[in-house]
Amino acid sequence: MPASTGLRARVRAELTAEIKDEARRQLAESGASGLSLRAITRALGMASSGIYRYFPSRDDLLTALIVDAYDSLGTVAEEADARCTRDDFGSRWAAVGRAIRGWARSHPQEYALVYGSPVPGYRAPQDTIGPASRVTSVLAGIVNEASREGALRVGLTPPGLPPLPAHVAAEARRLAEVAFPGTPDETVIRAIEAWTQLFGMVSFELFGHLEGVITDPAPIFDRALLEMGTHVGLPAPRTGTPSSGPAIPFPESGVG
Amino acid sequence: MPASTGLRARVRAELTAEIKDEARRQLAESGASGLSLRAITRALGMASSGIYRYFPSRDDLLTALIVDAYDSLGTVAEEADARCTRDDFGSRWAAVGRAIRGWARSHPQEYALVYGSPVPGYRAPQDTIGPASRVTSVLAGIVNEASREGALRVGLTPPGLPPLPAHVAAEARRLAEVAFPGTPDETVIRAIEAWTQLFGMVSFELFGHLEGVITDPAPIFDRALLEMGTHVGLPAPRTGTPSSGPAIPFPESGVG
DNA sequence: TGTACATCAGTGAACGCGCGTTCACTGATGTAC
DNA sequence: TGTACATCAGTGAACGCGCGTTCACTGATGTAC
Repeated sequence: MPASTGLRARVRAELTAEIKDEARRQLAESGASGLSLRAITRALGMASSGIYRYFPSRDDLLTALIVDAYDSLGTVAEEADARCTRDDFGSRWAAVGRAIRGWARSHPQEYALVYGSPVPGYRAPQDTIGPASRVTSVLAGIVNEASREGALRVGLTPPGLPPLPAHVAAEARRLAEVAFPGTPDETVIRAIEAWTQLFGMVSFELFGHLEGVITDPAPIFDRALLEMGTHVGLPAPRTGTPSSGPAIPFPESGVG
Repeated sequence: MPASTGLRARVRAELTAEIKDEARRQLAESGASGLSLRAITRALGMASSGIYRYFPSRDDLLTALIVDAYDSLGTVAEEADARCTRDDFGSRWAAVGRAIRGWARSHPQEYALVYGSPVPGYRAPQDTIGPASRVTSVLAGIVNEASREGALRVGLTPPGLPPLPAHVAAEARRLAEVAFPGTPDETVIRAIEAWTQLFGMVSFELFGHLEGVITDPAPIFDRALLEMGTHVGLPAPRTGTPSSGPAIPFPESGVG
């Protein structure tokens, strides 16, 4: 009887996955606000009411897609990091950055879903917070470990820069407590800057703002990663510059 | 007779403006893909078919809103720049950056419309290219003028950075020809980086990714602007750091 | 200044479509004795 | 192993709603003589 229960559960899990796959397919065509339960059931050959056995409402399906997207990106980032030599912090930073861009390019709809305009009328529930922070944790972890092992170049460059204003230093200290234990204020702020720049570049590329400006974003992105990492204080990648081509493969296919 | 023609034209221009205003109002609630011509006419108390005397289709209305948004942002950026002392390049960069953020915060729907996820099924016509480039031109102009007047610190900082790889340098030279005449390759690349970071931070703030991470984004943003400007090679702002409070007022009201 | 005509703004009904969600239902699959 | 019952998946009809766009039309505003 556990076998038969398991069977029912397995079939249920399969259809749930199929529904989400079809939903992702339609996300690409119609976007989040155009996501239609009826269209999904139509494509799957089932009655439109049947989907309610799997997702209690449209918003719940959206939430599942968002959680999946964050988890998928988080996994890719963690795996890219894990493939690097632990104390080669520059390479780890570059590898994770490229993994993020690679994931975004191969999952443009899901990237837009979580990093694009908020879906109007949809409020993300608590469930999304954990998965959302995975990617951020990987990036922060690299900086933290470099800091803990004394591999971080500290101090402001160029030397002419004024010290952090009081408000900024306070924010840095607050952040250090929750996410960057023992990391200097300047580094914390620069990590935040690098974090936003990384996603800023990816968003600009995916949302079409580099069109007509940059012909091939990949080398520019790699160079930016190197400069960001250096700006934060990480050592240069040990094995060549990250612009020398993808030593670590990441999915770039599936982009039309 | 030109007076009466002028009257008809004026009334027409007024209703056109009212339609766009109402459309912007609904953009905030339902987003671009939820924009409904019927809802607009309903709010304006006219027949649903009447709107076709003003916009031949929904996409044309969307295009008008996009063009307006780019123009509005472009104007704000140009004005912020114009208010600065010409050769105080650091201040100009900071002022324009803050103007962009201020506009984004007071026009979140329009910001999302142009810098958020692409509207599915909508292809931007040529008309949007000109208005879209205004903001970019302001930013590039600051770097260019600084370069022309020899105010730019050139050379890579920190000194340990490797030179630009061939692909990147080639892209920089191409860009220099169209937008950065006479500006060194390294500077061009860093200007691109700063450009994407600026919008990256604004997008993260507006799209909710700083929630629970940063309590008050304003001082962090100001600091980032200073570091970006320095990274590009611009001199520090002459009159105090930009984090000392908004010397140049920009609209921050109207944000719920 | 006055009349005849052309242009244009705005109406209301209709076409053909899609949507999320509910509900009472039929069967099949699983459970307990 | 066999029967009686409970659970669950999936159906099909319906509710009540909204949408973009077209079309023939009525009047008002503008133009030409």
